[in-house]
Amino acid sequence: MAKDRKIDMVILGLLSHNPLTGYDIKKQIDGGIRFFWKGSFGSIYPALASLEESGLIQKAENVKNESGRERIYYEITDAGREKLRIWLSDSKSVNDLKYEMLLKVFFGGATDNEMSIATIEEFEKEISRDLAVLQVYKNNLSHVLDQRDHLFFYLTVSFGVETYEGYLRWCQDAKKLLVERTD
Amino acid sequence: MAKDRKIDMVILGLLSHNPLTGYDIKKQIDGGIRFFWKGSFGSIYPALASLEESGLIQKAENVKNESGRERIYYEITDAGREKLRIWLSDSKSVNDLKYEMLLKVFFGGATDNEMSIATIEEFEKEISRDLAVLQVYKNNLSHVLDQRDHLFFYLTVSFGVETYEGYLRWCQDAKKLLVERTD
DNA sequence: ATCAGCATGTAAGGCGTTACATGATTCA
DNA sequence: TGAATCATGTAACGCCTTACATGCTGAT
Repeated sequence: MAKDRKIDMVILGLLSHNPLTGYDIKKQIDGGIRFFWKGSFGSIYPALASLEESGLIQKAENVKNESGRERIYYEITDAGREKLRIWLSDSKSVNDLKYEMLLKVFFGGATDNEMSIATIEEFEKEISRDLAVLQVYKNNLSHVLDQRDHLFFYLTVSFGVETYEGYLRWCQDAKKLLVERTD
Repeated sequence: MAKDRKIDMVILGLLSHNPLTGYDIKKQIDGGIRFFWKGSFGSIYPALASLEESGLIQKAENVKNESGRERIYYEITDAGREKLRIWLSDSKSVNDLKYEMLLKVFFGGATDNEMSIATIEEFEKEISRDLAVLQVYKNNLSHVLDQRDHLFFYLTVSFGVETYEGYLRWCQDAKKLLVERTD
């Protein structure tokens, strides 16, 4: 039995709502999920193949393909739902965070403060952009919280907003400190 | 020329202060850095070998080894310092964040709300513990900010405090919402 | 007609983890 | 004496990214 790679769980989770193609899955990962998880085609397609082999998903023949394009829909099986439930019922999670930005700040002593400030400002710019997106999501979702699916999306988006706002506050403070202490 | 793996930069950054052994480096990574970066022996020792081969670091023969133990000290070379400076002067950073916790929350629709609450509480517990550590660091460092090295450590620790406090606020809100909407 | 985007997939390689192997030393 | 920790390293393996390969379709 294949170990539960996280990408498998992402796919099972997405398919637990409705059948999707590999391409759809990629789009969804690049959409609202990208703030806390990533995945490339090079991991998605092999994962689909191995999940099918394990009987956790299967090709959905009955989904009609409107476009003239080749589209291979997959749907979750009962075994797949069970697997998903088991994973969800384990409250322990492994969060793997790597901030190259903080690494650069940490080693900032090896150069001028302006370098660190530039690094922070670059981060700040990116976060501001993404925060705007998150706030639009959050606002839209806040009106439809009674639909259970939206609730969970709302929670993850709120997480993003909360932490991104914290990032921006830190950027301000950090820049101030660095400017004060530049000779 | 070896590409700049991040672990290489961590090692160069740490060695830019003073000579260290592989074991020392591991300890430092597991110390104040662990909140935003990780690294195992299995990556550190090979990285040391390849950095030495590239001439970015070298064995420090002159460092006297007080203990009876085998300790191989490495020191950074001029080429290594240059490499570090080049990396630091590029203000673009890649931050790679993977929150399994949020993945579970996102797919919470597939089980009862209690599962999601348990997942959040587990996260909350871990974050609370780590936040306490960070606050001790921050408090200690705040008294010695005039020493330049401490300033950069202080900044990364402050980042941790800011985001961890945001995490905890979110945990409260999220749990409340989930309880309200449990049938 | 051409180009962007849709859509599936493979191949090579990098990076990193876990587990293992080995042995010395300090401390109780 | 035995356990914990210091200390270095290797091996196997897993996972993922990047780049490549292929071909179709819809819009301009």
